Amino acid sequence: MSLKEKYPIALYNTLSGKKETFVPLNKESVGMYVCGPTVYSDVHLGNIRTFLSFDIVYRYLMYIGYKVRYVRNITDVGHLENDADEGEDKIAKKARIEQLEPMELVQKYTSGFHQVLDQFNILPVSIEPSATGHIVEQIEMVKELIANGWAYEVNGSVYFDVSKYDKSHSYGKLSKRKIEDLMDSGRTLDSQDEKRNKIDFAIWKKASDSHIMRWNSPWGEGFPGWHLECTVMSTKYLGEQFDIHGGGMDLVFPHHECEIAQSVGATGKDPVSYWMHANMLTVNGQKMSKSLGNSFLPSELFAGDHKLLDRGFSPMVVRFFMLQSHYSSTLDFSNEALIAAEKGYKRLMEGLKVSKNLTYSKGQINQELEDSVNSLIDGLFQNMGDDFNTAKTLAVLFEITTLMNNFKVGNHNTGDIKEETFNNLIKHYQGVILQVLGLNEEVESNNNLANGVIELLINLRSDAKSAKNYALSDKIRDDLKALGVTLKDGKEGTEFSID
RNA sequence: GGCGCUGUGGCCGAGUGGCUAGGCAGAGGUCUGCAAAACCUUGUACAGCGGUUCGAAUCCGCUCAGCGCCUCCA
Repeated sequence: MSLKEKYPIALYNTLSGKKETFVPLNKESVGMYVCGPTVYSDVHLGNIRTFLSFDIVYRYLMYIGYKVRYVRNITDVGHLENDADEGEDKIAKKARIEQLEPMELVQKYTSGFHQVLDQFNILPVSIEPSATGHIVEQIEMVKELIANGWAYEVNGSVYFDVSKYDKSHSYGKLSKRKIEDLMDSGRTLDSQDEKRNKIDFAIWKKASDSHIMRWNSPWGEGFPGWHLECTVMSTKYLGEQFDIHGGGMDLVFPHHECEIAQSVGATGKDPVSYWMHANMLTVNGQKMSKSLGNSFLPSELFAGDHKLLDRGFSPMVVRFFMLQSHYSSTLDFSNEALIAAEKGYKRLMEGLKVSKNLTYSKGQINQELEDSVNSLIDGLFQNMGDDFNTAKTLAVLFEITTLMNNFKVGNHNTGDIKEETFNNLIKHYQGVILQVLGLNEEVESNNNLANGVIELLINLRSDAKSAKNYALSDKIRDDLKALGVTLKDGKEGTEFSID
C-alpha cells in the first residue's frame, strides 16, 4: 500500500468553504497551478510565504507518491497601475523609471525571484510560463469568448460581460459575493467608461500611442488583460480541468473569480477541483505589502538591515518560522518571533544530526515504546495530510527529536523498538524534515582546515582537563565560543557546532 | 456601506465538543571540575457577556478590539 493510499489528504477548498478529501482527476498524478509574481520589482517576504506554502504542497504530494505537474506563471505584462483597466502597465512604468527595456526589467526581476526562491530552498516548478510568451493563445481565447457571446469589443478593447455571465452562471461563487453588491459598491470610475457595466473586466486592451508593450490582434494593437493569462496558461499546460489552483488570499477577488468566468466562458467547464489560498504575512497586525511600505526584502532580512530587526536571520530560520503556523492563518512577523524560531530550528537540526549517527542494535522490544513510535510516524502523515498542517507536523518532529536524544543519551536503546520500526522512524523523520518541509542544514563550514583546527583545540582542551588545568580548558572553550564555535561535552567525547 | 476573517498561558503559535499541541522564555532536578548541550519534572490559557449541552477554547447570539477583500497586490 503506497503512502498516498494509506494517508488520504483533506484540504480546505475555498470554493466549498469546507475541508474535502482530496481526489485527483487522475489517480497517480496531480495538476497544480499557482499564480506567480508580477515581475516589476523585488519580491518581498509576504510573496515568499505564498510560494513556500505551495512548495510544501508540491513536496508533500511527491513524497507520498504522486507525480505532480506544477505550473506557476510569470506575469510580465497586463497589470495596470490603477483601477482595473485604467492607468499604465506596471511593467512599462517601472521600465521607464529604471530606464530599461521592458523585457530587460522582466529579466532582471525574474532572475531575482529565482535567486530568492533558491535561497529559501523553494523547489523550481515543472513549467514556468510567461504571459508575453502566450499572446497568441490569449488572443485565441478572447476570440472564443467573443464567439461564445461572453465578451464584447469597444474601440479596440475587449471586455468580459459579467452581468450576462451571471445570469446563467454564478459570478462570485468563489469569493462569496453577490453581483448586486458589487454593482453598487466600490469606487465609481471617474473617466469615461467603455464598459457596459462597471464590474466587467478587460480581457484585451487597446494600446495607447505611448504604450510600448503592444501586439497585433484582430482588434488592433493592444495587450492582454491581467486575468486572462492564468486561464490560458493553466488550460494549455494542465488541461481544461485540473486539480489544484493556488495563490495568495488577496487574489480570490477579483483575479480567481475572473479566471473561473473565463474558463467557463471559453470551455464550458469549471476549471478547478480545489482552490487553495495562502493567508497574508503581517507586520504589527497589518498586511505586508509594497504599497503600505511595510514590506521586508529577503536581502534586508538576511543582513538584518531593517529598522524592525535587531540582526539578520538566515533563510532556513525564516522558512522554519513560517512553517510553525498554518498557511491559512495570518502570521505576524517580528524580531522576537524570529529569535525563538531560530533556537527551535537549531534544536531540530541537532536532532537531525543525532539521527544520522544512530545505529540499530537488537534488544528486548518495549511494546509501549514500539506503539508510541508507530503513532509518531503516523502522526507525521496524518498531520501533513490534514490540510498540510506543518505546525502540527513540526510538533511531532520535536517529539521525535526528544526521542532521538534519548537514544543518544541512553535513556532508550534503539533495540527497544523493532528494527523495521526504527528504520521507518529514521527514514521519515529525516524525510519529512528534509524533503517535505525542505529544512536543510545550513551550510556549515566545509572547510577542512577550520574543522581540523577545532578538533585539534578540542584535543588540547581534553588534555588540559585531564591535567585539571581548568583555566586553560575554559579559555579554549570560551574563546571558541566568542568565535561562534560551541563545544558540547558528551559521554562519547566533545562535539562542536558552528553558529 | 457590502462580504469575510481573527482574538489562546510571559512571547510565537496549533487545536478534534470530554483525553499533553509544539517552539521560545521561566522554575526545580540529573549529568558536568564549572558551564553549555541533552534528559526528567513543572506553573499561569482560551477577549467579555449570555445561551445550547451531562460537558465548550471548540457550537449559537450579542458586545468590544483588530484585520482582510470590495482599487494594483502573494
